[in-house]
Amino acid sequence: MSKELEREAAEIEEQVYALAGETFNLASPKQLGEILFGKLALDPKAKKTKSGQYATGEEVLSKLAGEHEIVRLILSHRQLVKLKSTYVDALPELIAQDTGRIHTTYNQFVTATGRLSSTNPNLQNIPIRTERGREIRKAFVPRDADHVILAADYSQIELRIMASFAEDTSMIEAFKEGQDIHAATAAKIFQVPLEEVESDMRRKAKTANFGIIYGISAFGLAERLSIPRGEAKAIIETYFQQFPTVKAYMDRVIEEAREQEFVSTLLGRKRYLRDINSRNFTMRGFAERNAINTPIQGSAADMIKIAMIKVHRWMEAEGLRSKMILQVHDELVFDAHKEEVELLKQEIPRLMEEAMELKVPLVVEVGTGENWLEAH
DNA sequence: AATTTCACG
DNA sequence: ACGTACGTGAAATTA
Repeated sequence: MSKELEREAAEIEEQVYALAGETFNLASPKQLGEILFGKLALDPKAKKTKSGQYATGEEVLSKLAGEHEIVRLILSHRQLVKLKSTYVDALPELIAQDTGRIHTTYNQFVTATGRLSSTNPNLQNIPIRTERGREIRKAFVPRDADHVILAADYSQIELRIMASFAEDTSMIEAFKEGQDIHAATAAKIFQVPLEEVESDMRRKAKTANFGIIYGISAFGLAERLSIPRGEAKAIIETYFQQFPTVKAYMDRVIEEAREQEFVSTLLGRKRYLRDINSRNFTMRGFAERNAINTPIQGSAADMIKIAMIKVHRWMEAEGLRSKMILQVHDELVFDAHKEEVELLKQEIPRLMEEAMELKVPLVVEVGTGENWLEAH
């Protein structure tokens, strides 16, 4: 794959230089910015970063993709180089001599919310979103032919936690009925029957749901959806009108944070928010979004940790040969002995679903395969 | 060492 | 008018 990516990247690089009319270091955002916004003048209103050079990140380039062929080429070059340098070339170097396997280190004391983080290598950001990326994920395979990869992941865990915290009856009802939560949200905010929800409405509702968890702003939603700010504002207003207890919950969390200068997760982890009463709008806004997001993200982290302990204790008690090998925030991955697969597929979802009791049902999806990609 | 970009949930 | 979605880590360039 390294050779293949190298060759493709080099080909694209040549095309970029031809279109630019000169060679430069394509890996240098600074030089690239000068070409795109200086020489080619692709955007008279090009934004600069805080260090004064032109911003050339993915969001900037995607908006320009229609303007000039060179932009599309740069984006695909970036993708290939990223996959090659961060994964394809780096991971084989990290195979331990004694085990012949890659071993990550999980950090328990890094994140502000209580999640784990993973380093050297980071195995919590293995590609999956693009076709080229998925090829990399296929390289993660079981120890031998007697094993398979088993992956179990919580479905919509953060939205369920929010619905439970907010005690929102209609959202809880949607989860109880096993509905497609983004479609159900779309029906509410666009005020149409569930059967009449179109894909574009669902897409907008999905983005709105994520936005809610992150502490939404009309500006942010408008950016993500490429719609006018007024339309985004209307979506948010209708959202809170349709889910009034969600709005009340958000207000309550921020109010509590102001009084205590911290927020807490379900199991009592605290995050101090010293800027929550700041007179500086930007700093206070940041703290308010943290106040909304941290209890949700952090409680999901609490939950999967409980699940990991329960699953590990159960596996130990049963004397199983299978091993829990990875945690990726809402997912557990196992190197599963084929003779134990049926038992694991029954018990792991149950143990994960019973890690905590919320006001919504918890759902865990489980799959197996010859590699990590197939197990999803 | 800081900055920029981009991979994931 | 401001300045804007949450949490991470790694690689390459720049200072």
